[in-house]
Order: sequence, then C-alpha cells, then structure tokens
Amino acid sequence: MTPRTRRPAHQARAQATQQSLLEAAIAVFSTHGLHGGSVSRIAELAQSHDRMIYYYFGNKEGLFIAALEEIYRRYNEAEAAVILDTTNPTKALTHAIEFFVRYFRDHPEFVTVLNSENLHRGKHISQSLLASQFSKPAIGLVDQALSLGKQQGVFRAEAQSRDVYLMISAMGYFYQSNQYTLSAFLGEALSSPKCYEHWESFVVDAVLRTVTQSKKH
Amino acid sequence: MTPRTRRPAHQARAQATQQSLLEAAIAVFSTHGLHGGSVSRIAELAQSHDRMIYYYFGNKEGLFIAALEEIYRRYNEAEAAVILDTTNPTKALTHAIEFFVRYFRDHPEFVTVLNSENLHRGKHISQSLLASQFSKPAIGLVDQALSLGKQQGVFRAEAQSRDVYLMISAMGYFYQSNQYTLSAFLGEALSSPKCYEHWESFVVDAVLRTVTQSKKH
DNA sequence: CATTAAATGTAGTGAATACTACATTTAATG
DNA sequence: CATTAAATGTAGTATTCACTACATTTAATG
Repeated sequence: MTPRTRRPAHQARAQATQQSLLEAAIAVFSTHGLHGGSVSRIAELAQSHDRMIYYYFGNKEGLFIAALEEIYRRYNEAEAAVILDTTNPTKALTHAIEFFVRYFRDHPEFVTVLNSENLHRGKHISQSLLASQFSKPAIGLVDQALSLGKQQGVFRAEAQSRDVYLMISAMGYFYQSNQYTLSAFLGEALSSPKCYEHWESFVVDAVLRTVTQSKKH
Repeated sequence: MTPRTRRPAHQARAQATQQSLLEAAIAVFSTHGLHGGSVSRIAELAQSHDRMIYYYFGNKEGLFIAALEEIYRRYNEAEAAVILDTTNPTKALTHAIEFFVRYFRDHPEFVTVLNSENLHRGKHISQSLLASQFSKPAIGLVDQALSLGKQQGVFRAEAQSRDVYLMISAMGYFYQSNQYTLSAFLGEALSSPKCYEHWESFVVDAVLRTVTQSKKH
C-alpha cells in the first residue's frame, strides 16, 4: 500500500518553515507594503528560499492573505483574553479602551498591514474564508461594558456598541497609523510616552463623556 | 546678449506638463502606493513621457514629495476657506466637524497618500520645506470654535484644541481609510449614505459631549 | 532667417521582480 | 536496505522597474 500516514519529522520541519515564512512576511509587508516587500527578502529573513513561499502559499498574494489572517487571528485572540470587571461599567469600559489603544501602539504591524489591505480596497480580506469568522466577537468587549452600564443606568441607552467600538478604534488606530505625518504637522513627537499617556487618558475621557448618562437636575 | 528673458509659450506648456504629471502622480500613488505606482504609468496617464518626470521632479521620490505637498496645500486651502459662525460655538464646532469628516470622505487620495507616507515613516514630509509651513493653521478651525465656546462658558476650559482636532480627524479619517476592512469586519458597507450620515452625526454628538460644560446641579 | 536654449521625444540600460523547471535531500515505510 | 514522497535547494526565465544618453522639436531672440 502507498503510505498515507503522516511523517512527523517532515511535518514538524515543514510547519516550522511555514511559520518562519509567515512571520517574515508580516514583518516585511508591514514595513514595505504589499508591492514594496519582495518575496526574496521575505525568504531571506525567514532563512529559507523564495521557492518555499510558492510551495506553501501558492504565490505572493496567497502569502499576503495568510499574513492578513494571522494578524487578525492574533488581534481576536488578544481581545478574547481580556477579562473585564463585571460590576463596574466605567472601570470595564476604561479597561477595554486601554486594551485597544495599547494594542494598536504595541502592534504597528497590525496597523500597517491593514492599511496595505485597505489601499487595495479589501481585495484579499474578501477572498479569505477565515476572516469572515473573525467578525463575530469583534465588538464583544465594548458591548460587554456598555450593556453593563446601561443595566445600571450609568450609560445612555442610545449609545450603540458599534459606534463606540469605531470611536475607540479610530482614536487609537489613527494616533498610531498617522504618527509621522501628525508629528510633522503638529510639530510634536506623538511617540513620546508623555504625549501618548495624555492621549490615552483623553480617549478614555472622551468615550466616557460620550456614553455616560447625564444627571437629571 | 544671451536671452535671459522668459519665453511665455514655452513656460505655459511646461507648466501644463508639470501640472498634468502632478495630477497623474496623485491619482496613481493614491491607488497603488509609492512602490506600486510606476513612473511609466504616471507618464502615460498624464499623456506625457516618463522622461519628463525626471526633467521636472528629479526622480520618483521627488515626484512623490511634490504630490504630498500638493495634497497638503489643497487641504489647507480648503480649511482656510471655511467660515464659521462667530456667535454660536456649538454651531461653529458642528460646522468644523462636518468640514473635516466630509473632506476625508470626498478626498480619498488625501487619505491614501498620507497612509503611504506614514508607511515610510514620514521620510518625505521631513524633507519638504513647504510642509512645515502647513502646520501653522492646522488646528485653526477647531481652535476658533473652542475659544468661542469657552468665552461663552458653554465649552469646558480644559478642552484642548489639539486633542479635539485629533479626535475629529481620527474619527473622520479612520472611517474612510479603513472602510474596506471595517466593512468586512462589521459585515456592513460603511460607504452607504445611510451608514455614513449616521456616523457623521455620531461624531458631532461625541465631540460636543466631550467638550460641552456639564450643567451644575 | 540663423541661432539658441528650453522642452520634448526615442531608445535604450542594468537591476530587481515574481515565478518556475529541475535536481537533491530527508525521513518515513515495507 | 531499497523505495518513496514530502521537503528543500539551485539555477534559471521573462518581465517590469527606475533611470539615462542622445536626438529632435519648439518658440523665442538678434
């Protein structure tokens, strides 16, 4: 019989090769974009050969899609690991905001790869079957905090999770994504810890003021 | 004597060539990025030759810098043309917000070219002498409205123009810049008029709630 | 009209690109 | 140990890229 059983040693090496190629792809695509990043550079960084990219991912676009799926997977994974305070909605929402803003700050590759994908009008994300699965828990964190606050009457019932999620994402993402042009434009380095901390607290303040129920009389 | 006088017919044609190359560069760089956009494609779109790009702009990077300066110039020009209500600060701020959000929506090339520049860590904007001049009137509109509101006691004195400007820009810019991945992520086309209008009014609401002085008692 | 220089047109160059045909190695199985 | 197929390595190919040397046209001036 022809051997249909798996070969563990082969497969382990193969997985390691795929993983290092994927990691290298994220690094190269995030710093040079889809067109700017070359397959030879990715292969070199992964200490492999460009030949293997075609072997495992078909072509350059296939590798980009895999990289896109991977950064989304990590984003969702990180979000799912956050545990919010279930009694204090203000604390919970603050915690959620800090998670998002810090995630964008600490994962610039997430921001730049998404920018590349948007430059190409979502061409690859729409091809991905995995990506559609990621959409479900997206607004989960914000929704948890908002629902709790509405139950307790401290947050306005009209505040929608989707809008608040977009607001938080926008303020965290934009600050990271456009830091270079903004720094030139404003004449101040947005990457400094002082500047960043001020922004983070401003985002918390702005979101809370947006969703908090104003006191009657 | 050697003729040092200008030659109007020559110069007029030359300016037209430069202008069409610049326009084509903005179009191509905005849809394909700095690396993805080729000089031959730009020259073709401008109905000229790549030869002229090197004649007028030195090299590809020089053309990109010129394109960057041009979109910034137009942004500042549009901002300077806005005239705000000088009596009603809420109206004035609402008007300013609408200007920014709509500018990003109606000028996707501004958004995508800035994204390309940020991918390259502001390498070109820092080289530009023109760009530094654009920074001055940047926060002007927001500052006008905020100052008026503070004088009248309807806006909080602690609200800083820079923060509010960043907040407005972030919410308007992010919605446009990330519309494709967001639409896939949220399962809803953000480009629809209904969706867009909802967002615009939400931004107005969020900013006003952030800066408005809460009533005592 | 001859001269001149700005402006444009043509035809390339070398390097980098995505991708591939083919050979070789590796570690399983019978 | 021979066989086998997965996995990897090598050496290419055609194409596109940014950029340039050189020729030509255009519209001024004297």
